[in-house]
Amino acid sequence: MALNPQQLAAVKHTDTPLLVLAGAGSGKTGVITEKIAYLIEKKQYQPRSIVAVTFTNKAAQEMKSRLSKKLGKDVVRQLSVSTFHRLGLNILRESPEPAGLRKGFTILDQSDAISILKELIREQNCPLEERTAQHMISTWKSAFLTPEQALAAADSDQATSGALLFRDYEQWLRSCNSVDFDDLINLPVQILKTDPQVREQWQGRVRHLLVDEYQDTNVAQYSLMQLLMDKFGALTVVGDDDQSIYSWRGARPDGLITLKDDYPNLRVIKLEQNYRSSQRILRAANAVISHNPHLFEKKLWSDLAIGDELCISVCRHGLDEADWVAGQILMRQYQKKCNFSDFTILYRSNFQSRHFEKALREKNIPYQITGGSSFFDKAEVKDMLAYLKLLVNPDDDTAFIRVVNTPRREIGPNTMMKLGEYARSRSTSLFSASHEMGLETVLSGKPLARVQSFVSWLTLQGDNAERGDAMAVVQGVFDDIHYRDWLETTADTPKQAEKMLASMDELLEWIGRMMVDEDQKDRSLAEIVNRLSLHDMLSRQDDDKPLNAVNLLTLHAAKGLEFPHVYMVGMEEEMLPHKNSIEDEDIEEERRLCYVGMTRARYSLTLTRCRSRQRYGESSLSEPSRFLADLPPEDVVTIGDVGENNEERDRQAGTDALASLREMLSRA
DNA sequence: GCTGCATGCGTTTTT
DNA sequence: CGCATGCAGC
Repeated sequence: MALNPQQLAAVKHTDTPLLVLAGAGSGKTGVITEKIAYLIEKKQYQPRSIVAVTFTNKAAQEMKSRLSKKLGKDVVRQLSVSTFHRLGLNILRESPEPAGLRKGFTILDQSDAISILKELIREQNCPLEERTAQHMISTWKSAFLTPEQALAAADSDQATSGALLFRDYEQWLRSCNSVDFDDLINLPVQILKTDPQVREQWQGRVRHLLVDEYQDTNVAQYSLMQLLMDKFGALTVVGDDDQSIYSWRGARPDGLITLKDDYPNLRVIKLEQNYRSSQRILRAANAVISHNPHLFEKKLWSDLAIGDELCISVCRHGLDEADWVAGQILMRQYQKKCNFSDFTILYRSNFQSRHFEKALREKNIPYQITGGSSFFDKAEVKDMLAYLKLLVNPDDDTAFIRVVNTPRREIGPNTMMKLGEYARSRSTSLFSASHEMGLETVLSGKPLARVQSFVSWLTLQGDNAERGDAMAVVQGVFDDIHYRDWLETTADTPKQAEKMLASMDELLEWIGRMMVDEDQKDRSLAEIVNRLSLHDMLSRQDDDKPLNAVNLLTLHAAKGLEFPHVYMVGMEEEMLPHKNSIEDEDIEEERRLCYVGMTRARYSLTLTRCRSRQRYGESSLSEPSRFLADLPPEDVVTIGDVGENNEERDRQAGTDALASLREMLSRA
């Protein structure tokens, strides 16, 4: 890759802290990649002494894939390129004891945390909503507050209730040998602060730390970063305040400024040349973001071609929008003889993908959805994951409760209540409580026998899992409980049964693929369960042979990526900007989100909006997004905006699609 | 203890 | 509209 002077300076600045203020499309990922290569090849750094951190799995994968091309897979394997959470997990996994954890600890995802809170809220008769409580607790944890401190600082009834929940929640986690996502950052920070041995070990190892999308760092992640590079480490952080879109997760765009206070010798390099987007796209994006205040003055420019006008398509309703976009993609794919993977549909919220999936399926267009955890939300997937978690960590009460009676083992709420109370009185997990002789004081007869039979089965399977051939154990477990039969009987239509079985097979397939790691060695079941918990899977297909499919993803997930042709859909008030942001009068972040979306596009950018939209089944009118009004009129063509009908637009699209169809048939 | 139906509820974004 | 939870009936 040819580097411009600023990029080159950023690559060669290796010994002291460096902040790269990198505008969208200014080649920042390239700089990180080149810099890692430079450190290894020119500066003789050991690959394992370089740690690169990203915020999403997708970004980490992307970076690894680019490094592989540059340095080869053997080198990349030794590098540490991961999300902050994965890095924290690695620290915890090497030294769980100082954090009060044991080997095989469980990672709870958000929905696990919610169900624990739901249970605690019921127990405590607490007036809070689970989601509110979770957000409170997460905020406290990210600020390193203990439940006691939170309670002491509580200045309202709500905060007091929350702090009491927090106390029990933490107790629950510890007694289940479990951590939540916040703990994956917080506990490593605590360990590094308090355990000299672990600190020495990590600080001795890290010689250069690179943080991508630095503007998304929160206080806890920043602490982790500081601790890791405290001794010998040099630091490269790359960020853009205009692309800060995670403030809801505690990210502080002003972290770009406070960095100067913590590192007085910080060098700042700006990257202002955009190598990605056409002039028009860049101009339009700049026009949108110019309404925001800026921390740093920077003017992004490009010497690429002027490019086509941006297209705004006005549709009647959601189905029409999806249909039109799918039709356009089909048409343009044939006209331009390009790949389906050159097209990307971006939206604010995951649920918006539905209509587009349907429209693409109907037209037989291959597509690929990134993120949108719907797969992991499915009951059958959660159940299976709970079984696997239990094999690795039988003290995981959340998983225990989930599957103890799935499939039916005739262990009902009554039995579980008694078992739960007993376990709590002995401050132990449900699993180990089931082994205690004293349990016979609260349970007897058939209920007792059923519980004991379940835990001894679990013990047996867990022992098998530890001994190896994890795949055989996984298969064995689901065969043993006749999980396929259970899914079939529990589904209310044959069609649904089919879907559930398909999910089951998909998960098994994933697990099979994850069984073997990059070194062709067997991964432990624990490692696989961790990865599944972090939704960190290997990419479905080889890097060498990318899937030729239209990309569907949220604006958040698109950050850091680029695509030839982009469709930003649902450009309406209450969608983008989102309803809640309008209510909270916090539009700036939504504007940045819009900016991020627009700057993903290389050659063409199409924005769509609907006149009306089905919300909760009701149809209601939609207003155009305020961001559309900021686009320079000379760079935009609007279609379908004539009165109440789109006949002209559809006629045009229809004839074009027909021409494409003819061509397709003539080739066949 | 389980199944079926009705009602009521809700949708940001990610690890 | 689609899902989850809750209640009534078996």
